[in-house]
Amino acid sequence: MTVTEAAAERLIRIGEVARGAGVSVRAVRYYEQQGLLIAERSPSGQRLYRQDAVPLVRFFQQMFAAGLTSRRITELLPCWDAGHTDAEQRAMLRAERDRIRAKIDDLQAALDRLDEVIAITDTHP
Amino acid sequence: MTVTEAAAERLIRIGEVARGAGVSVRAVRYYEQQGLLIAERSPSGQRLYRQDAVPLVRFFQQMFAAGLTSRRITELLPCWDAGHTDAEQRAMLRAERDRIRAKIDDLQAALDRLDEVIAITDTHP
DNA sequence: CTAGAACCTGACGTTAACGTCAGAGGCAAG
DNA sequence: CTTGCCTCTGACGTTAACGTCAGGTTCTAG
Repeated sequence: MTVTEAAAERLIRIGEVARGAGVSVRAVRYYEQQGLLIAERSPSGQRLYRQDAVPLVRFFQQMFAAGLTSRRITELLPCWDAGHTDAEQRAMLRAERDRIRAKIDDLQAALDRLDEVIAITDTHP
Repeated sequence: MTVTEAAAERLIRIGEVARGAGVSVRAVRYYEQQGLLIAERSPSGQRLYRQDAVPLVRFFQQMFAAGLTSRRITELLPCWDAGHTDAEQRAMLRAERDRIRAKIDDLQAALDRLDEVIAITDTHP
């Protein structure tokens, strides 16, 4: 993408970001407050986003669903958009991965117990 | 187990339940407040539990980790200790199972994205 | 020009499973 | 009897990601 094209990129407002990502407008403002998402401002003060803000917000949702806090996501954002990582960030990445793995195992165990009960209650009407 | 043996079962106090299950004393009191765990009382008012309270509390923890609320657990408890279920309870069991499955999928997707980044940052020191 | 949709900045409310503190009793050992 | 640990009730505090409301400005279609 050239500089000319980047300068010509159509900017979108907060409502379009929210609808595109399937979240509330309030949530998008919250992400900015937490330092996750930076927006330009129109002369009248309205937030203006680049179009890649939509998949970015979707990514935030995915990380939230995985149990990462907004603070942790801000600390790990450089790993994505710059590719730059120091030792501390790599350690955090691995820690989060291990935590998610452990949580998957916990959920699987709970799922097995539920399936067990469901099987029993289905055969004993 | 005979009636005589049941009557002779050694009752334990709240601290032993908590230590045995790996939770805080406060948590055990909370479970009683939410109707999850019923305790006898000593003449002086101290809570007395049967020994199977320990695995029961562990079970609560597992369900909490799977995202069930204490309210939902109380609604589903009869499915375990009585084996009795009505249509509503069976529907709730399936709904929880489906929710947990969906969450496992979400976590797995997030895990894949993290592993991807970890692989990249490891090959680009 | 005007109505209505969309946007703005605060700021308080929500939820669940506990943590924590205060003040007061209870229980076994020496 | 007293020391020290355990237990009691009651009540306020915590956390994260928003929801919701108030009161005001801005954009846009007709």
